[in-house]
Amino acid sequence: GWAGEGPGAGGKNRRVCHAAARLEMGSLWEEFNRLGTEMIVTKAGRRMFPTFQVKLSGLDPLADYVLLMDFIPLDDKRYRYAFHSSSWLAAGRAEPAAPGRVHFHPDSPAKGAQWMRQIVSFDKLKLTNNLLDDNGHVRTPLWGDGEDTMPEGVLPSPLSHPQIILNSMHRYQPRFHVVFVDPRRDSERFAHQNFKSFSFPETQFMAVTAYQNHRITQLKIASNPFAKGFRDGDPEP
Amino acid sequence: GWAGEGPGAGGKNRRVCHAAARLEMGSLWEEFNRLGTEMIVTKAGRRMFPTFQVKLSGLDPLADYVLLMDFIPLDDKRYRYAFHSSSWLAAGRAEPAAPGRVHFHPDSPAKGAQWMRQIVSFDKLKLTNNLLDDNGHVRTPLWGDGEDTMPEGVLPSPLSHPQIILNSMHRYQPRFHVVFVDPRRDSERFAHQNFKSFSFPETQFMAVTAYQNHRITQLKIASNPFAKGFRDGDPEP
DNA sequence: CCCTTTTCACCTAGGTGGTAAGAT
DNA sequence: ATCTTACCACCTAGGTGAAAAGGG
Repeated sequence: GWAGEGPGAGGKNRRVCHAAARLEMGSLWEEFNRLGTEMIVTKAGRRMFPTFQVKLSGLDPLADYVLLMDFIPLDDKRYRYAFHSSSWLAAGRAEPAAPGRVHFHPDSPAKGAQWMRQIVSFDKLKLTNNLLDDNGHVRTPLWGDGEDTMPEGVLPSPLSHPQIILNSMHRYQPRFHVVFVDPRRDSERFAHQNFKSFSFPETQFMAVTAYQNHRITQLKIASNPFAKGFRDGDPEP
Repeated sequence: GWAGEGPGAGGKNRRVCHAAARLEMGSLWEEFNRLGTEMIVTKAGRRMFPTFQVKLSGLDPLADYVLLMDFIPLDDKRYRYAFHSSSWLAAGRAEPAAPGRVHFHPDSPAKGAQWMRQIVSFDKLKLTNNLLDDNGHVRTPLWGDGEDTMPEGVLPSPLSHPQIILNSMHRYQPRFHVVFVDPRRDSERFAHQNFKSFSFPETQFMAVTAYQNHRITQLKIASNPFAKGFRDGDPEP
């Protein structure tokens, strides 16, 4: 699918206002989404599968950009899985939100030309339920959802890539952000104009510590190469 | 050992003039150097062992730096190994030098604080004797199982961190360079002031396609974890 | 003869879900 | 009951030198 873009482009810097992002592996994401995607969270951190990957266009080839992701609660509910009906049921209000974090793409910062040359893959991003994470922590400011503020410390590019902390049995929407690295001295004052955000609804998921829906398990085994050991026959190579 | 510094520091930018680099694993390097270090070069590219690693100090924590390496012929000779005397003999003049290349550290550019925080390791650097370094045919990574190919260009551009081309049976001196990323518009005109170079004599080596000195082979097997399969007993951990 | 290339068994390193035990 | 953790076999991915084969 094509970019579900963030808040209105009004007043955006020209270096980001034409930026576009196409989600890769869209048909796989949709196959999972139809069943209700689940993502494992562990203490040590677990990769997402499918991996969040985008193809970028509309960047200034010569300008510097930082790419990052964060994860937004889709509602304030806690869920449980009803095995008898094979469906998710709301089960009370959400637990206190985990400390918001962002994950910078490890290649950040880089030129627009470099980002657009190839598919950008967030395959090193890991999800955890461990609140005590010694990695550098960068607070997620609630920019984008109505608010037009930039996270502090984005421009200095902390170059830390902490794990993302989520609550199990809660639903999340991954978000992807393109941030123009403004060389102006006073760039903080233009920060709200220098980024553009993308949300792909087909990438939303339920965080779990163990898979609940057996059809999700089977689709993971069938499509994730690292789970090949659990495949039975081979219907199609 | 401490930094063998490059040409005189006269006229260097203050962002690099105090930079210092300490070679890590110095005793291992010296142990190899006493025997006459050999490094394998292959068509596909081979890592160095020991890995070139340095601890940096004296950088401006808030300034941006690029770190890179290159390899300088130590003389204009070609060598051959005399097994009867277990020694290297000069055997004519050097072959035409391979196209000079540099290897940028993959984390470049980054702040001085980031570089100084931990040991900088060039463990992704690879040596090759292949003049047609078409690193372009990149194997598909995950979910490239069988025919299910990933769109090309998912991996980092091979052009940004090319393999180092060397002539087998020739001697080389690795060099390490710290380059201050000058934000000034006219920065090209100050380029000669904005870097500082380091050469550690104990890291010089002979490029080979197969080990010649059997004691070098044994020391590689004893000290490189990836060669553990060739170890016999275990005298000392 | 000297050197290079290819293939291979054997490693390191780390990503999977299954399973059983543990926690609440 | 429901959810979490620890450990495991089984994978992917790729870094070793040995040995045999190839090339001048």
